[in-house]
Amino acid sequence: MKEKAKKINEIMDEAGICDMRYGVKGMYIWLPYGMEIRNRIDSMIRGEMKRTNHGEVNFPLLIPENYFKREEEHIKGFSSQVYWVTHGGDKKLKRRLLLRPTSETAMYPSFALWIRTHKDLPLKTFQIVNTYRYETKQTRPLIRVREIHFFESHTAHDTFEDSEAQVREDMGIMERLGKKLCLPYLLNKRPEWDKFAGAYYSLGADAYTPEGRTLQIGTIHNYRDNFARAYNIKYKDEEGEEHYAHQTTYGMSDRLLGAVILTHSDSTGLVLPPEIAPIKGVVIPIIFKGKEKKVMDFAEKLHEELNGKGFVMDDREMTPGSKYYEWEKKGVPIRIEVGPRDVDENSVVMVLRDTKEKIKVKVEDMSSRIDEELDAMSERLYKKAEELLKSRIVRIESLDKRKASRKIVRFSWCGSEECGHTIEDALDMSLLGTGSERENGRCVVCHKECDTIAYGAKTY
RNA sequence: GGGGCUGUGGGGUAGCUUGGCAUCCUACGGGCUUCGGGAGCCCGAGACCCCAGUUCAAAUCUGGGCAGCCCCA
Repeated sequence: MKEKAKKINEIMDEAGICDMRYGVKGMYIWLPYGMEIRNRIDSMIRGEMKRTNHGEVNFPLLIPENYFKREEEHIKGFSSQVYWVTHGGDKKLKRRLLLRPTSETAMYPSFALWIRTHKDLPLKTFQIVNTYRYETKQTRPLIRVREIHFFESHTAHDTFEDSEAQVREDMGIMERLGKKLCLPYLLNKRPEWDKFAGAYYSLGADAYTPEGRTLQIGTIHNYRDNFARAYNIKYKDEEGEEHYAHQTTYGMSDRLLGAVILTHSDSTGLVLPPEIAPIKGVVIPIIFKGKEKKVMDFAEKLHEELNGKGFVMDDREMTPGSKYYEWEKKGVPIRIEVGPRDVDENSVVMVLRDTKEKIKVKVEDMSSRIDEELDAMSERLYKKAEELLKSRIVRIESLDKRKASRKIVRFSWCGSEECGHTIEDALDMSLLGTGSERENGRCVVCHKECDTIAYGAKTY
């Protein structure tokens, strides 16, 4: 019988990522190991932001009601999930404050002050902060939470063209991050009814998890001048004429890690892409009575050599086997075993987390071999996930629910909202949106000729 | 929005119908023997979500609160 797949909660618990026992729905405690992983992901993102000339900012958590209520669509989309601060001590506040569900409405009044002329553009900012949404649906750690560890970049541009260039840059960043996290995804233009509240259009990056659902791991929005009009963000061009700015945003959250866990974990537990593994490897001495010193000295020497590579030594008094399980649950990519036999042969046994392959390596080759194997593992994880994703995409010509089960369906769609909802209802799925490719065909519902390809799947 | 279920050592559970010393596994502390895939033996510590009610007696019954889970729209 196949080993039962572990639930994400169990994996996170055993790996030491989060403690789920905090008494508020949708809010979780981050433990040291989990924080290290999260910080690594944040650093990767910061690196990308720096590379692309975004400036890091930090806006207050509280937003006054009047800031929030300026863009009509945006309010409609978010007001039902806003946490309100209504009191200061015992006193009721004259002006209510809300916890940011996202930061457009906190930031854009300032954008209006900062942006005066075309020379102030493009303005490229980002922040990594916690945001709050009163989620009424079922919450799950990392996937659907009420306290969201959120990356959001906000940019402003002089022309729509330039904002489109920004969207392309964001797409490039998403791609690089996907590679490092070993997460392939589909990029879909969300249907009208599912775009971000206030956006002109929204792109969603959807990863696919082995359970047969997609998980949105990133969103890129072009707002055109929708928010600029509401927040009066204007600049003077070279002729001294005033125009509204064009804006974009790009958002990601701990769902990145959620997708990593769902995608790569196995029956033993977590498997971390080397890039975000806080510990790249562990040295485990295998002690036999009478040979303790011999093995320990050898192991110490190896550890010294590997310390700079992010390796730790586990010299606790436990049997080797139980150590193996423990580190495997934490997703550590490489294990180096050293026993008396290895000492005699001046070699080590290297074990890879994802394949569990055991490789005998001469000590002098160890260091370079580790670098190679970490790279190879990263590539393997990505490939494996990519193959799974591709294998689950099925082209459908009719609304056959059986064919769609646990799959990502691909089909021609005329783009009408009516046909879209018909598809969603018939297949019991969400329409993820339309891909960038063009293909002649007929809408699966109304059979009108069209060249747009849409994707649908069950989502988290 | 509507309906249902559950709260027992750190984690997972038995017990609840029919009220009477709270079960087992795991993790934890100490000791000895061990160590190439979850070691063994001995000793030890640790729990009935909260508040009220019924009762000689409440994990068990009743009411309320808090928290968590599931299903449907």
